[in-house]
Amino acid sequence: MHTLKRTRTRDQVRALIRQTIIGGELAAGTRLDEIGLAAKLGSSRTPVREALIALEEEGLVRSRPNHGFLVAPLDEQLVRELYPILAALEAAAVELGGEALRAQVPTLKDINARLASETGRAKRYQLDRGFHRALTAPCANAQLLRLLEQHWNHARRVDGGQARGMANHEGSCAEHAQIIAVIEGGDLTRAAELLRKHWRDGQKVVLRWMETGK
Amino acid sequence: MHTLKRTRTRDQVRALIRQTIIGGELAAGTRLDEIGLAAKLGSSRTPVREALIALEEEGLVRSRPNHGFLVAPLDEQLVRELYPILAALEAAAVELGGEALRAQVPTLKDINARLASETGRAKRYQLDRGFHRALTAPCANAQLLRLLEQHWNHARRVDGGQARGMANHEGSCAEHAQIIAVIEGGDLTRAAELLRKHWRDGQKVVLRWMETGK
DNA sequence: AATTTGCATATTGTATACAATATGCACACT
DNA sequence: AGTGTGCATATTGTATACAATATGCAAATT
Repeated sequence: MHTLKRTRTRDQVRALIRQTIIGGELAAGTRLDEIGLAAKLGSSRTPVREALIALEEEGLVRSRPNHGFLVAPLDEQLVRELYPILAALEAAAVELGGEALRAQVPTLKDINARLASETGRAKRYQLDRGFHRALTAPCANAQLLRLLEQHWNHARRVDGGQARGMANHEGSCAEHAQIIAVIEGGDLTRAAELLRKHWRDGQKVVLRWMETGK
Repeated sequence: MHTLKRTRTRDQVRALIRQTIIGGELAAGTRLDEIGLAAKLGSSRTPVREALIALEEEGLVRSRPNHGFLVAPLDEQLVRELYPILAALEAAAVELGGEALRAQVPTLKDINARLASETGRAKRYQLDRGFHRALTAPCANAQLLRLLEQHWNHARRVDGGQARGMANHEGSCAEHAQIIAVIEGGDLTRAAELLRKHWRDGQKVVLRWMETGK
């Protein structure tokens, strides 16, 4: 019996490119040259191409026939479309959380406390994502959680760890605290409502930042 | 200037396999042999393989390293996970529809009337899908609509045009009518709520059908 | 000078070749 | 007979080859 699962280079390449795009090292619109990537990664074109096809479905990459791949653009339309989706999915996850979500309250409080006192950009982002993971994990809907991870990635690209984490830090933490309190009280419907508002606020911050630069 | 966009065989292969799976011609769990498919479709393995990779992201196909692809299984867990996602996404689309959704009321009434008097299985399915398309199109969120199309496809696989279309036809149409009335009245929040219930009911019908066979 | 045309180059799309792994059956063994 | 082993075959994973298309620059034309 082999518990050691073999790993496809296509999957490794995919994870690598994904992280590079999400991390912002590859700017939106950058051309993704198969030959160049293959050379840089020490593989042939095939796994690179396959990874790019998967990443396109994930929304991080786009392609035009005979023109190849490029990093998916980040424009206002994406922001307008993305946040309502996140709001809907995460609100649903919270409502499905049930009693298991109430059990998360201590964890949520802990994460939010650390987030409130954190000043580093990257750390804040990690804690914020941890908060939302803790909020949604109890729903036990693997498909939903997968969609959420994907869309959190898009959100991360959009605000680059800047807007939500820095521009409205206290406000965001306050909203988190409010959500926690409502969950503790057992009103998941209300918690979902507040969460939708949380994402609407996040969208506002990002849009303002995109338009005015601050 | 060329308005004629070239078509990749990978995209054609993908669309073909997708339809075959959704239509139920390829049963869940069926092995998808690259060489066999390529031969049947008159291409080489490469476009087939690329199509399968994309379809895996779409959720219609699964793969295990060194074991190849198979049609994604249909089990109770999928049903339990899928319907809440559909409910959340579609409810969000309705709430985002705004005034444009009210303008759809005549169309919705027309579709629902035809659906109510239709007896054919396939026709019913098409009309039902048209109803939900008309309900969500006004939201003008391309990403959201894309997700909805994908998940409607999964739902189609799950009930095979059987459960929702046949087992609870009058009930379903009545719920549609109720939703239309509430939209006409302008209360989109309530409409979204009813729609979530509509999908919960749909889930119940499918689960009962899966367990008891009727 | 600006624009267009044509060619050389580069890149994508598909097919095939090769390597690594899995599958299945025949045979040996208990 | 049942179980396990080993080899032949088949299939996946990756690399490369070839064909079709796009790109970019230089020269010619207005």
